[in-house]
Amino acid sequence: MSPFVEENLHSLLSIHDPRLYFSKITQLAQAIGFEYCAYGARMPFPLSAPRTEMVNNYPAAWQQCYSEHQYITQDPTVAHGSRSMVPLVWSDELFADARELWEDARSYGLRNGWAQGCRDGNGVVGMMTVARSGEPITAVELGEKEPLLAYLTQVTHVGMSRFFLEHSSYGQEVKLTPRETEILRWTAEGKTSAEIGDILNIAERTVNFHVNSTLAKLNAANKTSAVVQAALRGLL
DNA sequence: CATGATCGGTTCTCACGACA
DNA sequence: TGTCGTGAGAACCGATCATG
Repeated sequence: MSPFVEENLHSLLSIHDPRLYFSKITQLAQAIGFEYCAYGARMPFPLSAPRTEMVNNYPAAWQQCYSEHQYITQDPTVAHGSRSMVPLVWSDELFADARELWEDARSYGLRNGWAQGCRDGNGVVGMMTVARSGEPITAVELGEKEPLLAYLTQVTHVGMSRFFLEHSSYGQEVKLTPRETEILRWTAEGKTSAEIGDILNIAERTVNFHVNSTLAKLNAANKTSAVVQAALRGLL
């Protein structure tokens, strides 16, 4: 672990205020040459309309512009970050289908940037972006700083998603009994209650009882929802 | 006493096939 | 194409028993 990482890891994890936490992240980003940084997270629930949270230190005018134009729906870095963990450097080619967004960003001083997606066992998908108005990011610089940027992404994701989850019902810990977990696993495999009863050598009613118990714990409307939620929470 | 496991009866929902 | 009947599966309510 580099001195950079070692010096900041413990101090970051002890911070319990989201604003202060992100402020520290921006300081770290600036220390490695990026004046701007942004972090966005998409919560796994509700599946029909996943909640998105964003924090950044971009110019206020650019934040307003981005929001007004709903650029998030066409931002190629967001699309990339939601499906890939591969680092991405901003380029003309990247924004070929979002020229207006690209030109607006540059006009607000966001000229060179680097983004990386990340995800965790809770099903939260995050994306970290660092950017600057100055010189382009060279291959040499990227090679030198990539480990630090990857670390910064992970630390930001762990810390900030924790704050986001604190204020949602999804963030509340759910504990399933071993029997409940076992039955949900078979349910996820498409087995009916009767089939699971045969497999586990218990009555179908008993299987249903445990399924109902998981519905209550997961606040799920039905068995299908319970299985999906349990899977996304990493309980299976 | 709290928790987990087991079981029974009943009702509801929904997919599917038959039929006009 | 729309309606209706049927059956499988799901959901709900209740209870007892074992264990730490």
